[in-house]
Amino acid sequence: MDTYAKAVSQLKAAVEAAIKKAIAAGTLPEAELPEFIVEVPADTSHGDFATNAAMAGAKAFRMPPFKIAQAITENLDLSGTFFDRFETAGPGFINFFLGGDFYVSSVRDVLSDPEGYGSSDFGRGEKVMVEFVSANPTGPMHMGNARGGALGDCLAAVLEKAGYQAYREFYVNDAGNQIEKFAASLEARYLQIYKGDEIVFPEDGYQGGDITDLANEYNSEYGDALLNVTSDERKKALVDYALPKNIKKMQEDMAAYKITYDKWFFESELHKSGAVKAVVDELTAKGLTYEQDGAVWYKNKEVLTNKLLAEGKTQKYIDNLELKDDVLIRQNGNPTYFAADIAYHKNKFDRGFTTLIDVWGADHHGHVMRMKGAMDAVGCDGSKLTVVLMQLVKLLRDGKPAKMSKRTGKAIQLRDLLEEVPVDSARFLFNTREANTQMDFDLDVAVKQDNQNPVYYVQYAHARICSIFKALAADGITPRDCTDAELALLTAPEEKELISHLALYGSEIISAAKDYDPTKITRYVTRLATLFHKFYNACRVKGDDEGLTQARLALCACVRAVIRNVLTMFNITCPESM
RNA sequence: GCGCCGGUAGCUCAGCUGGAUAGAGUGUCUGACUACGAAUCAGAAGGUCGGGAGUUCGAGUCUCUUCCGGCGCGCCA
Repeated sequence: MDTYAKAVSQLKAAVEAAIKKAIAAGTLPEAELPEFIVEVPADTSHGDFATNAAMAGAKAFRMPPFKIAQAITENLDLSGTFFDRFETAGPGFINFFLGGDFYVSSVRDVLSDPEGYGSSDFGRGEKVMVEFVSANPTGPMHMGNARGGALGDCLAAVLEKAGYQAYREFYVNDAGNQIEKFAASLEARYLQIYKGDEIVFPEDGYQGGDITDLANEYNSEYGDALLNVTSDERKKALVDYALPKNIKKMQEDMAAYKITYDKWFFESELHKSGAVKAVVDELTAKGLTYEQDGAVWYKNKEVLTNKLLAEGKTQKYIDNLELKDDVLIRQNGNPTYFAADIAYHKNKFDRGFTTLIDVWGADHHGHVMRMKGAMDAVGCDGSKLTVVLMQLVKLLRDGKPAKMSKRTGKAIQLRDLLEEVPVDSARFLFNTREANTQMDFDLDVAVKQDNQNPVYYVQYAHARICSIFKALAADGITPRDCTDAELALLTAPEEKELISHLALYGSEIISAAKDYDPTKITRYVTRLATLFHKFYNACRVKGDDEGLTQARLALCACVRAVIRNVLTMFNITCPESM
């Protein structure tokens, strides 16, 4: 347990003990102990920590909050805690003020294990699968994939730090309908080389120029070899040629984006192994399918209605959803994406993952509920599947929406982004906005190497600290271990605020892991950089008091360690000079 | 039509299970380097938290209603 967590539990225990004493003494009536929180107040002039216990107990004790606060504080004993003072304020808050030990102890937390700092066993080693990007291999990756990549990769990193065993996976849709469309599109482009407009491009085909490029590449390598074979042979040859190329490109792009997957999982494996057929059979055996118009349907409406009724939803609410059943096996005998996806998610559970996280574009949100229902239907626990939905990214250039790449004149792809914007910048900036909000991504800011770009602001703080160590070393001042008495000299407001924020790191990681929200951590580290810069301007490290100088060097070392800790976790470089 | 997400300072966004005088960055204006990196800091200005009603000691946060923006309701994925 780190110092911050200790402080919180000390206060909880002290307040609970005080309430019990007050009840025993008769100043509070017999009642259940209220649920209350201990937190760092938004405005720290109110105290370093605060509790709402008195207000939270107002109903249970049937007394005005300030009277309860009085009864609590009369019985409050802070001996043996980090706190040396309290006061009641406002409608009934009890505010607590820290003694110096908290700060010394917090600094020691960081110094004793700089790389492990912030890690916890909150997740108890649970196996969590984070599936993200999973772009279709039929074409290049887009901006949504860029955001999903940064969010998913950093989410997995946060989960690891919080004590989960996180596993990163990319699901490659190398089978099914979209591959058929891919094949038909390639075939048309190939034949057009020889027959021109005589060949009609399929209406639902992929229009992108990359398809034409692939057909041309095949042609320049193999010429007219596919001109006089059956359509099936031609399509197969073209897909066998083009698909691996596209997948390789995706893998290169992800590598350039500094994302390393534990596994690239191929949908085709699920078809080959019979897993897709198996889940359809399982659902059929459970009476959850029927045949109609030559297709096999899944009783989504029935499954979800029962599920929602069990959750206490009203029939009217359910009727309004206009739930529909879904096709699993098409009339033509091919399974749908949905059928394969059920098999895929069941496969994840079968591999021992107890929590599944999918990062999806918000346009797939309609798929979430039925997927969870289907998991329940095949004997898995749908509530263990969480889908993180992310809204669209709007690219801005010169303050105006940018749709086209300057270089290619076509829609901006992930590859274009990475050519234009440093990877550090992209990874950081995509993690500054919560997944579930529409996001403006300003290309001008992302390229800027100045204070407008938050990643440089944070990196600068790190470089500045490195520079301090170099400058002082040149003057013969080298860091050494500090005594507690020396660390206790860090009492300036800027120093205390900085240390308090360092102390929050572990709880921030846990909070980010709980919410599946890595963007909390970029905000945390940006704030840390701000507090460091404030400290830097207010307190000179090098001074006449050797002990204080050493204590401040120790504090600098802590800040440097935590910045490094975060940036390393997020795979962002951490330069010593810029 | 129904559903999901959002609407907070000129702009981009925080605001944790309801809590104290609604915050930060950026932009604008004014200041601070003969001292560890001015890629920094200090200060000022900037708000009917989209509108309305309700729940209670207390609402940006919960409920209802309404307006605006994004998305979804396929034998697409």
